[in-house]
Amino acid sequence: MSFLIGSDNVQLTVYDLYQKLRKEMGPSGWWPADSKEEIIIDAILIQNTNWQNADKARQLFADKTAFAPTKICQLDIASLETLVRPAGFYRNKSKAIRGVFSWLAEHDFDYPAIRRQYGDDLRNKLLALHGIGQETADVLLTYVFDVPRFISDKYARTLFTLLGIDGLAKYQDLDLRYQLDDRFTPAMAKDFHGLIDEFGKVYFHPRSKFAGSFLAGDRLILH
DNA sequence: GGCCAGGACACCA
DNA sequence: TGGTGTCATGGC
Repeated sequence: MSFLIGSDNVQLTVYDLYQKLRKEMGPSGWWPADSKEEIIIDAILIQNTNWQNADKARQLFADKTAFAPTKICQLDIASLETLVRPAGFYRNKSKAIRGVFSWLAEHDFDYPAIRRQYGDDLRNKLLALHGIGQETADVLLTYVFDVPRFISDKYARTLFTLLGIDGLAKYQDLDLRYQLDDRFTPAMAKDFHGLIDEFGKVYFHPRSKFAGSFLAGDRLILH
C-alpha cells in the first residue's frame, strides 16, 4: 500500500502521515528537555539558527540557571545576552526570553491556569509577546500548554512539498490548510512534530549524509 | 569567504 | 497582504 499526498487517486490525511512516520521511526521523544522552562528557552534560542549554536547557548543557561524560573527572571539583560550570544540574534532573543518569562511570572508559571484564563485566545496572547512569532507560538502551545497544534516549520513544509503540495513558501501556507484533527492527543501532536523534524534532519539538512536525496520536483512516496 | 541554519519584526507601498 | 532589509553566531 502506498500513498502520495495530493495525488488524484489517494488523499493522505495528516493523521495517516503521522501514523506512517510513527510506524517507521518509532517515538520521537520530543521535545527533548527536562522542564517547560527549558523548552521555552530552547524554542527561542533555535529561531533561525542551527542546533549546534542553540545548544551552546542552552548549555550556558543550564550551567547558570538550571532553567529555574526564579533564576532566569533575576538575570539582567546583559547577563541574558551573554548566555544567548552563541545562538545568534542575541539582542532579539534576550528580549524575547525576558518578555516571556516576565509574563509567565505574573501567572506564577501556572501553565494550566494560563491556558484556562486565555482559552482560545492564548495563541494571540503569545503572538503579542515580542519575539514570539507563529512557529514559536505553536511550539509553546503544543509543548508547554498541551494544546495540540500543527507546527509547519521549514522541515514540515519541505516534507509536504515533496508529498505533492505546492505553494508552501510561508508558515501560514501550510498552517491554515493542515491543522490537526480531533484524533490528535497532545502527546501525539508533540510526537508528530518531533518525527517530522527528525525526518528533516536526516533527509533535508544540507550537511546530512543523505542531503540531496531529493531533487527539485521529486515526489516522496510513503509506503 | 560565502552560505546556511527549525524566525521575527519593522518599515513600506 | 506582501515584499524587503535587519538582526548574529559558528561550522563547513
